[in-house]
Amino acid sequence: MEYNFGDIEKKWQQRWIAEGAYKVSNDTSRPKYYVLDMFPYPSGAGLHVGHPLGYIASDIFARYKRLKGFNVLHPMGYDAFGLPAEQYAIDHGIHPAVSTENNITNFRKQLDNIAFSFDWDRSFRTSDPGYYKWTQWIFLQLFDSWYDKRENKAVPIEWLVRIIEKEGNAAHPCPGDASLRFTAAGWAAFDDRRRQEILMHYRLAYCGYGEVNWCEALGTVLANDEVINGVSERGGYPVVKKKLRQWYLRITDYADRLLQGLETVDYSDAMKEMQTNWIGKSFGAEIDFDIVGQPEAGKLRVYTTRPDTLFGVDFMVISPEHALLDTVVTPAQRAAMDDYLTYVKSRSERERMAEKKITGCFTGAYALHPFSGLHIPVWTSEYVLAGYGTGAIMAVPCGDERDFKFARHFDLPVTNIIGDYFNGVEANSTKEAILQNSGFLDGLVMKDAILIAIHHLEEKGIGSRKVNYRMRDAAFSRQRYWGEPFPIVWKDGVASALPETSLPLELPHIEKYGPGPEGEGPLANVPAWTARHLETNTMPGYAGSSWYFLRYMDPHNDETFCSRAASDYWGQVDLYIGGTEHAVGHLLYSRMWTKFLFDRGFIGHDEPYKRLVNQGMIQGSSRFVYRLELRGTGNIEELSKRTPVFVSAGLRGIATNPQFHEIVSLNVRNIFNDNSIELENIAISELHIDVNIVDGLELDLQAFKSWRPEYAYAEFILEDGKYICGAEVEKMSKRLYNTVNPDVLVDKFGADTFRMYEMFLGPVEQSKPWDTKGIEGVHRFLRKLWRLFFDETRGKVWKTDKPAEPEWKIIYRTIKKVEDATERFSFNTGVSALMIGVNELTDAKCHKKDVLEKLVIILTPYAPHVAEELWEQLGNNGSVLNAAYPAVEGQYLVELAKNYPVAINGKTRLELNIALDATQQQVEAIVLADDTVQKWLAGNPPKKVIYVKNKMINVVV
RNA sequence: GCCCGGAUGGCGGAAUUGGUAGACGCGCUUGACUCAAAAUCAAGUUAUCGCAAGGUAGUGCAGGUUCGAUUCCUGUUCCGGGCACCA
Repeated sequence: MEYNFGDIEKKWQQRWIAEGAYKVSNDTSRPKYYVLDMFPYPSGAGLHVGHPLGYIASDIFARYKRLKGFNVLHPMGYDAFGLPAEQYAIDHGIHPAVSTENNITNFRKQLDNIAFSFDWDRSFRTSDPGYYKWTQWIFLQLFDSWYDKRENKAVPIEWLVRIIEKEGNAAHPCPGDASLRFTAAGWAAFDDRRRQEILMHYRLAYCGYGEVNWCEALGTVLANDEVINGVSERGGYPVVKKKLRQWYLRITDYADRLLQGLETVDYSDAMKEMQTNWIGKSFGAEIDFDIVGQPEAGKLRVYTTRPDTLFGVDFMVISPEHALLDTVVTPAQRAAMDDYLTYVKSRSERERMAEKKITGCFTGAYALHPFSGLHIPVWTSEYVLAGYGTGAIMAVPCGDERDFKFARHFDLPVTNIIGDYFNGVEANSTKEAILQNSGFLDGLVMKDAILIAIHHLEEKGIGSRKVNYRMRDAAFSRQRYWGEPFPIVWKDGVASALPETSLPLELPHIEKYGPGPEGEGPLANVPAWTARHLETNTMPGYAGSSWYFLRYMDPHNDETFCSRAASDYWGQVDLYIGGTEHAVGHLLYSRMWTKFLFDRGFIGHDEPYKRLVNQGMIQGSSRFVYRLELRGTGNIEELSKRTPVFVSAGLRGIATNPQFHEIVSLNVRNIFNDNSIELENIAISELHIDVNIVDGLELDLQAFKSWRPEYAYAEFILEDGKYICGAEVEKMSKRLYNTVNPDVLVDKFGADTFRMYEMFLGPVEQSKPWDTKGIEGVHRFLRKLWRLFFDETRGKVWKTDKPAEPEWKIIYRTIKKVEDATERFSFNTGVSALMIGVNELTDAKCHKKDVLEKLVIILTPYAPHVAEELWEQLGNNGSVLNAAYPAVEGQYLVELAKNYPVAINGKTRLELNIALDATQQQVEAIVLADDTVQKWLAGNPPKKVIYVKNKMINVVV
């Protein structure tokens, strides 16, 4: 009886489905465990071997937890809204719903092939109206909420209305417009439209004006990455900045809590670091400067993290978009300024980032230094960003590299306030210098001067302490079709929520995907839509993925997005697995939504993921062939077009190498059967070829000839009778012909082998190139395991005899190692431990049921099919999926003695078997009595004998 | 430029708290079985000197701490990833 993985896997996959083996109930009497994968966007390319890596790891852990007695939630769904499907629709005229459906069917087939323990009854797509009904509902809750900074949580907007009706907004400054101040009487005097406008500035989901890239020729808005050097990527048409109405999420209100929350979760340091950097919290001060001779202009407010450098200010820089710019620019500078602003507008974001030119223009105005009284020139430059801080800075060229370069470029004087720390050729951002030329700060160390400077500013009423964040509010609308419609109606410029009872607001079917007349989304072209004055933007891709982990808990609920009972039971995702590419996008948004839903009392926890594991990327290992570009006598050039000649990697030398020339000439004459051929200038071109027609590095010549018609008559110059390909590690991509389809491997070796091999490749978190070569070793292991139960000639070989002590020892040692490895997420060593166990049982000729049964259970998470089959063959009723993980019986792991490594001066020289309970004296006596030790001592007494129990012995000579 | 990872045989990797470096697997070599091949089994496989016993070197590089360092510290090189005018 052979290990026939094909039949076994088919049989059990069918039976598991028939028996609903992976169905999960909200059985609150059992301890829960929630294992989640980042759900995929169903792209048209299908899965390659890199995709299932994380899924296999999470599946192993989910199955392991199940055997350990947990009620395990391990769901899967699809992040089905998104741009690629719409782009595909524009190019191919296939509706996104149709292509998405096809892609999902394909994904599902590929996933089923690998036999994941997903409960498909809980599955959904973000594009299902039954799902996005609740995405829209949560959006409405965001729209209906504001962030009360005093309570430090989101609360209903009605509460704000009640407060400001009574006391105005003095206690709750407006997050969207800090200058907005009004009393209760003021509020009462506003008309409804003005009130709604003000409330919009408070809402957590709000509508405002933002700049987008508008391409007139294409009649569409473009994303930043679709604009290259100020022109459209497609067609090279000019792109201009245009202000458009956009929806935003006020994620900045959660900035601090998103930072603090990181301390309570188990993410990698790298991940925490990325999120921390993205949030970019910085501490500093805002300082107001008067404009000399222009009291009507008001104050110029700057943000700085270094108020200690206040006396080193040599000029001010405001962003080209700054509101004050137009007011302060002097008539003499007007023309120059207009030219400069035209130039700035012509530069796209991308261009600005790509080439950092030093540009700027003097406004003609001067700011008054509040302490020194000096007049400081006010400039504008694109290096100061409108969106950060106040959009204006005080430039301290001796301490800031950018300011210094700017000063150099425009020949502005540089004041040195840091003495020897400044060398005159580059800025020094030290905080250690003792301040000079700094008025009342003279003699202070800079880092101590920061607080003193702020204190003086506050005393004078011209500045205050200020915390800033790099993170901006998240743009939440897209001028696209394939996304969730906003449940918002516009009337006289006022947005209001659709009633909950009208949800879901379904996406209408359309045939054309072009933008609306004003650059709105395609929905603006649907008369039935615009007649109702519905919002024409749709939500971005991350809307549906910001809360999907909650829906799995209660996927069929029509009354609410997820019942409180379900979310209280399942709680946080215990283990979340996915790639690092979502580090700041999805992860931050879903953390914010969770905190929001917690604030509003819809769920009981405020961090979605307890533990996050990032699987590494599987890189492609590309293969190359080397084609000769033949020139020479006769019509060799023509001949080699029909009959391309390829040279094996080891032979390809520098074309000028005489030996190489000789070998090639010889071969070419042979190939074309013409001894008169003389070659010149042999050039070589390197070509990517399909990795699937290469075995390791050896090219399958027949497969290559039939790969492409133009290679049908290819000829090869071989080394050792083989054609060896070149290899390089690159990104796995269809374009580079280095993708490997899991289906092919599953077909050839079975899903169990494939699962174990992916894990055996190395640590889950680590990126590594794919190499199919070692998969046979894992397959061999499963066959070897099979032979513990069945023999090809004798059939069944397993017996019901009672195992002997050494056999128990092997299995319990194995159980311990596999369990530890699985707990540590070290699946590669888990596979290794299973291999060692099988090797040892084979060597011990152990075929005893009591031992093998335990082996089968611990194998189940890794290779479920073969485990289930053997479980049944051993005569068990019921599925191994529901077996209990065997407990380690400690008495079998206790050893009485150990082979101690004995080192002389730290270098291991011999091994001695010594009882584990030996004392220092006993050990010394045994060690010193040994001949080898005596040899090394050479008659001298040892300086010291170090004895670490159960570890080693070291003799210092 | 800044921040974060990483570097171990021909290859993927192991070594959980400072305690036998190279587990497990691939590949390779030799042998058994076979007409032959595949499969399987057995032995070997860090380098180097040696018939062997055994010696010497060895975890990117240079130092340090320690009885003892892949592991800790300092410096440095290379590779991967993230951020990038954030005042």
